[in-house]
Amino acid sequence: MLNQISPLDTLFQALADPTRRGIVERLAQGPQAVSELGAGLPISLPAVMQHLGVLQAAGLVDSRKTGRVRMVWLNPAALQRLGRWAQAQQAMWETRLDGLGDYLDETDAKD
Amino acid sequence: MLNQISPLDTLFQALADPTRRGIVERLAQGPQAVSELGAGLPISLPAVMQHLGVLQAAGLVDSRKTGRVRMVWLNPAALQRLGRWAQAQQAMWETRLDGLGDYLDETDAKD
DNA sequence: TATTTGGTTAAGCATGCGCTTAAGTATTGC
DNA sequence: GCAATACTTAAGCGCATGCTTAACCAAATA
Repeated sequence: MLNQISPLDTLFQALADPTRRGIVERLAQGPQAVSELGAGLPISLPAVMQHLGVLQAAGLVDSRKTGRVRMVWLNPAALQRLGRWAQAQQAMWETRLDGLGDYLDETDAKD
Repeated sequence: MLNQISPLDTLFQALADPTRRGIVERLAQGPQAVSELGAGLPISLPAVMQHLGVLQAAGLVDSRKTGRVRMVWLNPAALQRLGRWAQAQQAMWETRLDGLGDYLDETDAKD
């Protein structure tokens, strides 16, 4: 597949799943226990754990266990990296946009 | 999987693949023809086409065919949506950060 | 008109991923 | 101590995904 893993890679892959994105959105409201998190999802607890593992590997969440309860919370730094990447591509593109306008004017083939 | 497809969903899924992210980064420099794009990648042309299909479905790229050459370019609006989402989660989290500090102080179990 | 070039479609394969159930392991409460 | 609670680990299953090769088609070139 050509899959050399980069930090950004695990990040995007983690957020590609809607369930995991839902967990992130949930955690954006504040820390939650694993079971608390699972109670809001239509999947088994082991599945929740697996998702949390992916999110943690991507640096998107952190957790700490106290007694028998594991608390999970968001790590905003990862989201920042994501935003920065998107913005960088956008910025790069904006500086080249002029050429495209010319190209579009010269042509009219649709597809 | 719980996969109700949302616009954001196809977007993240498209960017989860490093080859596709590479294509996006390439296109951020300016429009390119399909074969031109493919020449820089260690995969077959059909594979490139498939990636472009995913990117287009996600709204990340647009293309137009002129003669027998298809030109492909970036659509920055999709990247903007991505950045906005990341920022929204971040912002939401920042407003709740205080609670976490308290929690961390009260505990010290590591894991 | 014949050939090359640039792209497209189709089929099939191998791997990865998300999910499940079943079976643990620590804490906590009675 | 015994049971309930809150995870955790392990194994396995089915579908999605990225890739390939083998045609095929249409535009440009000789």
